Amino acid sequence: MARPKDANPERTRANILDAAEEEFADQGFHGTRMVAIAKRAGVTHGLLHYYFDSKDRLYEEVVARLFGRHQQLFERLISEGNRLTARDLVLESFDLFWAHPNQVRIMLWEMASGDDRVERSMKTFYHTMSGALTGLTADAPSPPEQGRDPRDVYVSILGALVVYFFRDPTIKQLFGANRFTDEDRKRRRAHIGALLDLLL
Amino acid sequence: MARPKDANPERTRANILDAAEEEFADQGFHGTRMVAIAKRAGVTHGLLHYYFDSKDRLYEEVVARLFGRHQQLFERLISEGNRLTARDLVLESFDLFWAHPNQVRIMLWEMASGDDRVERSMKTFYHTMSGALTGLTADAPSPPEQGRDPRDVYVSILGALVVYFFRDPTIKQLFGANRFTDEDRKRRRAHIGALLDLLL
DNA sequence: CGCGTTATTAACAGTTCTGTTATTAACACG
DNA sequence: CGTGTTAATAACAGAACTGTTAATAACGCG
Repeated sequence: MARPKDANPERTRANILDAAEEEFADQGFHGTRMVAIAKRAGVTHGLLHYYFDSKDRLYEEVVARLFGRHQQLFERLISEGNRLTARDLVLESFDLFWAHPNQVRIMLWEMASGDDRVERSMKTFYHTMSGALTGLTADAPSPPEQGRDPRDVYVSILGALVVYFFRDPTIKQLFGANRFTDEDRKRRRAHIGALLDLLL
Repeated sequence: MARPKDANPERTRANILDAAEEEFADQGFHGTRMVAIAKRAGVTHGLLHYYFDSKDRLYEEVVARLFGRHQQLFERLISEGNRLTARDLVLESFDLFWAHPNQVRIMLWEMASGDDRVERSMKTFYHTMSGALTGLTADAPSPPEQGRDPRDVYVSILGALVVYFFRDPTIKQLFGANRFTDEDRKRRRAHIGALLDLLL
């Protein structure tokens, strides 16, 4: 077998990216094996190097695709004219995370490691996030009351946003087999909304 | 060089465990190299296999030591007679995390991966956590108001507990170079306390 | 139709890691 | 003193993983 009849490079490329995204989200950068990606994409691992040079570059492209989506969202929200509130930013980000949980899961790996392998790809994302952060800070009363430092508020909200996507045994146990139904989405979203009411 | 004059196996063993803990917390299981641990501990990597059989077993011992501390804390809290409230559990856990941030960081890697490499070691920990969880659930009003499902409350509090230890660029940026001074501890602890007041 | 190009494979090369073994210096104890 | 044990090293063996290359089947096009 060499070039098959129904060759479709666009499709193959996308298949590889999808497979890679899944594996990286599951196992982290060092935990994923190129052959595992190839197997999942239904190709041999040589092809991964044909399309994407190295493991590092493949990872970068996966991350760029995920964070690109997030950046587009931010741009859309801003271009809609009305001032971007911290509340909008948080809830819209939640929706995007829900639609693309692999992004959160890859973020979790990055946050655990703290190295800047992908800081370039994430830079724009972090930039927007920080921008909105300023808004968040501005919304808070000053001087901060006991236990209401806006930076702490930010950290806790970030936690509320991402921890639900953790693969944690206690969380699994609490919510049962599948915690990603549409009903779950509504409930969790409402909870984050309530938390924002309490904290902002 | 072979056996040095001041040979002290207990000490060497502890040094290796310390070095391993640090490396695993930093790089995750797949990211750490045995030679890196050896170098940090000031020995050759052959010795790691002399004391601990394999990388997996070394990891297990690191995890066991960390979670053993947490279990001891829980036992102490329970044996003190008074009913273990969710509030105590959370704040005491926070103090322990602060004292041993590597535990949180290793937990973060495990939560990201979701595989059960160490589920055995963590089982007792998770068991106690779930026990207290019941208490937390009992404290909540029923039927739950909008956005106050006790399971969601648990997830958000877990987030507030652990996310501060993330190596996240936005968090770094907010708090500056070192966010682990004693003053920081007090402030963050007060914030978590305030959050508990709001949510429980 | 012939020829260059593209998508793909299979096999291989090189590197990097884990784990093993032979060797050795100090110690313990008869 | 001498012999067995222990703590440590250095060098090596083997496995696992990434990346490369030669071959090749289909396609596009003059």
